[in-house]
Amino acid sequence: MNANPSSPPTLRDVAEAAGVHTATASRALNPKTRQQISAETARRVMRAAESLGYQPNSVARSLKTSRSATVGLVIPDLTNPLFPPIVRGVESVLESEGYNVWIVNTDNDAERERAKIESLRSRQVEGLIVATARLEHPLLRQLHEQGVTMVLVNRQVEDLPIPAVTGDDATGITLAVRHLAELGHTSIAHLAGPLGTSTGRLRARAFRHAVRDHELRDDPALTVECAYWSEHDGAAAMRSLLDDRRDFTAVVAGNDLIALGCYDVFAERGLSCPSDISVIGFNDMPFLDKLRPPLTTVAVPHHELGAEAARMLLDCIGDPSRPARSLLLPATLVVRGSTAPPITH
Amino acid sequence: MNANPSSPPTLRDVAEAAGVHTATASRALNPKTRQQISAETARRVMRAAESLGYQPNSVARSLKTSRSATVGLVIPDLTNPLFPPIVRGVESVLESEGYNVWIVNTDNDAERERAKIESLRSRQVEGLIVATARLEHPLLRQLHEQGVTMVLVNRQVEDLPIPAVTGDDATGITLAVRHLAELGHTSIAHLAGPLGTSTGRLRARAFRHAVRDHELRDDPALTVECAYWSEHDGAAAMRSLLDDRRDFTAVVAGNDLIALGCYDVFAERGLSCPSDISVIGFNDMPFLDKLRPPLTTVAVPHHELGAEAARMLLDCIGDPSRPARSLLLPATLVVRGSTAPPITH
DNA sequence: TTGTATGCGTTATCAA
DNA sequence: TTGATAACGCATACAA
Repeated sequence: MNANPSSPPTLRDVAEAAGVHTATASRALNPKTRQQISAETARRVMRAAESLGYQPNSVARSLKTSRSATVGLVIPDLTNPLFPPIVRGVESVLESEGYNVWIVNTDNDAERERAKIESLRSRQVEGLIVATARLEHPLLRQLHEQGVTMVLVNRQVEDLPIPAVTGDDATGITLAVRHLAELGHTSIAHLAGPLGTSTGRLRARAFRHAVRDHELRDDPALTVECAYWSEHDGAAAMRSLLDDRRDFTAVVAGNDLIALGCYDVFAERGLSCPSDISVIGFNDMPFLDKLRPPLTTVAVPHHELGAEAARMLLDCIGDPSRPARSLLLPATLVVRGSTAPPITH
Repeated sequence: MNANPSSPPTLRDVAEAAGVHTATASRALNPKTRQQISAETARRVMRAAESLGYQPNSVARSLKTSRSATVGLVIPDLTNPLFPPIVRGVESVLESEGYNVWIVNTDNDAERERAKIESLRSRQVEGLIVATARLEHPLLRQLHEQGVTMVLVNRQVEDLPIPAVTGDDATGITLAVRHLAELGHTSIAHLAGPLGTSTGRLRARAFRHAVRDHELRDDPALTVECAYWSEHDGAAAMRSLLDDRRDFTAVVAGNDLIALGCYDVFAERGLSCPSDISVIGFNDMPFLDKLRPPLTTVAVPHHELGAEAARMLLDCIGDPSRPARSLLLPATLVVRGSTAPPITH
């Protein structure tokens, strides 16, 4: 039956088995063109395909149609617990629309990022969801100018009309500061994420505003920038803050990992949280409720972030001339055990 | 210059710009065939490619060569912290060899898995790394019979000569039980993972052996199976064990998530760990050192697992007739605060 | 060393 | 409704 039983059957094998031309077989197998075919022929072709175990070759199809039913998802590092829920959110929407998702890690390295995106494009991905935006991001500008369909998730860039889906960081930070203020803290530090990222900058700015709104101590030295969003850099920032002998009774960390770095330093120096210092994280990554103490944090709906970014990308693919819109998803404060009123001496 | 400036340049555009035939351009651009070309021509072609910003179309290349420089990575769920390090390990090896990695999540659903793998195969992936093996796994058997190149990671199947890279679970469990025995525990429970998985079965069996080797209480009712490797099912198993009023002073959990489930139940019932009950997890997922109490666990080198699986897959791609070998990577016990001598009444 | 011709598997255009 | 033909972009056997 099959001309070459060792390799998978092609459309041609199906057509031969059904006694029709490949073009007819193609039309019979594609739901969108099946109507052009007599029901009887369609049935015969489908039966033949079935019995041969025919699977369309997506590579050939992509080449012909220059579509791939694939989108690229560009993230810094999958081992950061922030990203897996975003990935699953993206997939949950795209899969139901028949799209596949191709994930690449860039480690926030510009050259790797360029190479990975190039590789995605050479595979004809129909759009990009990007979670790696730095504020200054020439590659994104270039892609945008080339008309690449893309959506940012969890990040924004300035001065570039690219649609973005992010958590409402400003409100999240405001909730955190308000919570501390209500507990009675007046001198609050901020361990900021990298200020070269939209997120780091945004949160730092929101922190500053919130501090002023609540008429708390407004000291620039109480904000320390972390080089990366990591436990290690969070610890380093905390140490420098303590070594500076600035007195403060609470810390708003740029994210949960930075907050975990604070925990490390507390252990090193025999400080107690929350009695000596209160800490608030950001993101509500998994298992924070099981820490010692359980970490108060700002929850961002990451799965939803991914899902909405995917929906937005589908809209853009459907209508490329669609103007860029940004979507802000609400953040909420999750109060746990790492925050308490300050001890008054 | 470019016939159609709105679409990316093709090899043909490069050839025209360099004043050569496409075949020549193809040879000049491919390092493996460049030697057949005069240095001068090669230079001219490469310059033309450069100036046009030419990127080879991988889809066309795949169709022609039926190679894709891509392998598929099949995992249950990226949000399980076990898998991201494996993914990165796989990538670290494959990328340096010029391969790309396609990740798919199956949620351990047989139908999704079938569909995803089908989609990978239709994209001409050159091999599969599979982390989802159940003991009874007809799909794997079928793929194997079809000659699909694949390697299992973190899982094994019985009776099927498929290469596998796994942690040394048996030794890991033995270390855990020995540690508890040395602390003085004589009645130890096991919250097993799903016994339909190779991992769940293997660990449960190793537990049984270790208990006997140390002449501890050997009571089948002290082993409870969890339906999934989850916190939720770990908690359920722990509750049923407590409700049974079996007396035991320590628990070896099938993995860390199951151990976390125990923590939840301890909180519910006012039990204290480790003074009332000691707990050991498995995997050493991130941040366990920050739990209350820090979780004693068995560390498995997940990044290495991924890296070795990738190396093995490359070997298999290079030599398809290569006999299946299995690799066992050493597990180590990480003692933290969740284990202590039993309280004697 | 270079050019010619062909085909990978599919879909789209045109004609019958 | 179906068939013939061409083309997507590239790589390779063969010829020159």
